[in-house]
Amino acid sequence: MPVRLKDIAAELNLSKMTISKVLRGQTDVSEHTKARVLQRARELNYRPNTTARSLRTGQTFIMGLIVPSMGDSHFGDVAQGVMQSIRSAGYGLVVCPSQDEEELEQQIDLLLSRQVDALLIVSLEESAAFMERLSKEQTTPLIFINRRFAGAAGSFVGIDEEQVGHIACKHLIGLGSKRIAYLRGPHTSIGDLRYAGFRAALSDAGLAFHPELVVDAMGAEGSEYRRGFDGMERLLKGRGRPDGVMAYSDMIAVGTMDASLNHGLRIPESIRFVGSGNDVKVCEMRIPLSSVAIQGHELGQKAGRMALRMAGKSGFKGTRKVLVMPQLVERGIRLRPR
Amino acid sequence: MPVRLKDIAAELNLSKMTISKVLRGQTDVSEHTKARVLQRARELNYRPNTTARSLRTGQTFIMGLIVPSMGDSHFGDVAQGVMQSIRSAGYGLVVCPSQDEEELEQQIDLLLSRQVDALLIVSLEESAAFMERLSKEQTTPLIFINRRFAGAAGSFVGIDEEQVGHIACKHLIGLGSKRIAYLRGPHTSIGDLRYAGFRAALSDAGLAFHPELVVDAMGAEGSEYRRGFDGMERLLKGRGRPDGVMAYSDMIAVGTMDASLNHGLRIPESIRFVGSGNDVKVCEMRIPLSSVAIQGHELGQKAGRMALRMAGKSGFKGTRKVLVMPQLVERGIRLRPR
DNA sequence: TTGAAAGCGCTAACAT
DNA sequence: ATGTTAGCGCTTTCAA
Repeated sequence: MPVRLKDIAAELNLSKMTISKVLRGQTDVSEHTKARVLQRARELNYRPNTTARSLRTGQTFIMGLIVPSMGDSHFGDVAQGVMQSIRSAGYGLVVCPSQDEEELEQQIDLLLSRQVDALLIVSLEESAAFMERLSKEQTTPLIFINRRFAGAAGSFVGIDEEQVGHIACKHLIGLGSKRIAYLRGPHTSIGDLRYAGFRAALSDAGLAFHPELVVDAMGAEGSEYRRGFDGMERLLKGRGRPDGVMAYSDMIAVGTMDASLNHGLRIPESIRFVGSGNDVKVCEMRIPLSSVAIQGHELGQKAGRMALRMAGKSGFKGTRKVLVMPQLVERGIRLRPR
Repeated sequence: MPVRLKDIAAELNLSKMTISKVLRGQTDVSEHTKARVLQRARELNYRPNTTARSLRTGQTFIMGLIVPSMGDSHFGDVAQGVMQSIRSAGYGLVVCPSQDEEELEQQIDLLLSRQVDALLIVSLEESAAFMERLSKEQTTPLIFINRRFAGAAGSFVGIDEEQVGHIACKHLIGLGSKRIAYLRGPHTSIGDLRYAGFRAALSDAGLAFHPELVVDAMGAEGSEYRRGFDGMERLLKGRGRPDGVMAYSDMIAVGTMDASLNHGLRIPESIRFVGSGNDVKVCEMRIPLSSVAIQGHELGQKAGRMALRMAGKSGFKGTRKVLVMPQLVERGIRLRPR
């Protein structure tokens, strides 16, 4: 049986009220009893029953975070970031996977049932009628990460995806590339935004856009590496080969680099590469790969801070939108590992 | 304000008891009222206050899982596995990162405070006085994953780490390798166990052990790839080069393969490789890499089932130890991607 | 400085 | 088939 306030009270011949006060740091208790209580509580290894406390106070000091899947390192970064910004305020975090959105509604119900003080949702898909209804009827603060739901009220923290494409492209242009290929991602809104950024960077620099240098690399078949490799081979067989390549993921970029080496190209003399995601393990393989970092950690931190503000009793009721800027991570380029 | 039992009761002129019964599926209610209640509850979007329910029943239907870090895909797999096995029993899962054990105690306190019905702990380090104390005083079922704590009572689910080394080595032997190198991992108990398995497999097959073919590859400096690459170069410069290489991680193995190709060796004709971890993205790069899979998902499932048994009211009070067998994933070997 | 009473929302165990 | 009473462990409020 866990130790309760009542138990400590009985042992020390005090009322449980006094114990409660001491343990929460109220000041209207004599130093003497305070010391006694603290010591006994420690000895007995008292842990307050948070369930009971929450029922009484209406605050659980738990925030809920729903991610599409566990074990994706990007979502892990987000979770870490959220934790980091809320823990010092005494909040805990419950992380639930939505199985790529399939179980999103159930998880939301679960977390709301558990009375979380704020709900953070990392979503891939756009809109959902469910969300709209939810955000109308619900008093629990809602924070959307990554994608906003059309028509849903709630705050939003996201990556400026267009910048991801823009920065990558600008980097290559800065290195002197003129014919830039894009191994582009899926036709989701994220994929499209990055693509738009790529196009914008080209036109900002007054460079021509070459449709034949855009390759889809997110089909379901084959590994990412292979899709990069195959896509690059196709590009190299065509006329007018690229002198710069950007890819939707780092592993795709590695594939394209290998294909280029296979064709006898020299990196970086005749062709340059940039990935996205900044997956360090992958970027630090045989040829160091520069990459545009999607800062999951910062995303999480910002979202966490927003959740705090909304959950606090400060009466802050508004919602806000914040975009996090992606960051280029440059890596030295050497021909072969030494 | 969220809807409460009392609200529905007032609206329908019933007692909250009746509402409670209907919503929990008790049978001693007339079909008529049952229908009325169900409908109104749905309309109002009633969500039971789990906090209150838990306080009353003493069960939270939440399990806690502590992992060293979020975003490591292995731990993600474990979490998925746990979820999968407990969700159908109505349990939810709270996942907390321990920042590589640094905040282990605080997270444990937090979760116990939250009255989780069972606590699963993925740990890297051995022993800890804290654990021993905990397991003695605590009534909450404890399940350790990966590493057991010396002297701690609680169930244990782990990988048979010795088999990881054994299987990898046996695989190479089966392919005809006689001089097998090991790019070994850190000098933790896991690293040592795998190493022991490697040695055992050699001696089972009557092959000589060559100490000069064992290389440390888990130092802190340089990427895993680089450590594999450099380690392999050293081996190839030495006399009596290996004809089979096993590595503590897949990325290390890729590094060793590259170094070998650089030296003009042919894979698999003159040398064969096997990794561990079965990181699919990495294994399916230019040269498909066979790897010993550490089945995080199965680990999680087993741990989840054990947690269910221990948390259930079945009165099961014992503890058990289970070892999960690692599994070799063979991949076809081609010289270069086509 | 200490404590008694009341109640958060729910349900187990009993009436009716 | 429906409702009453009591209480889970805690904290808010107010009194001693």
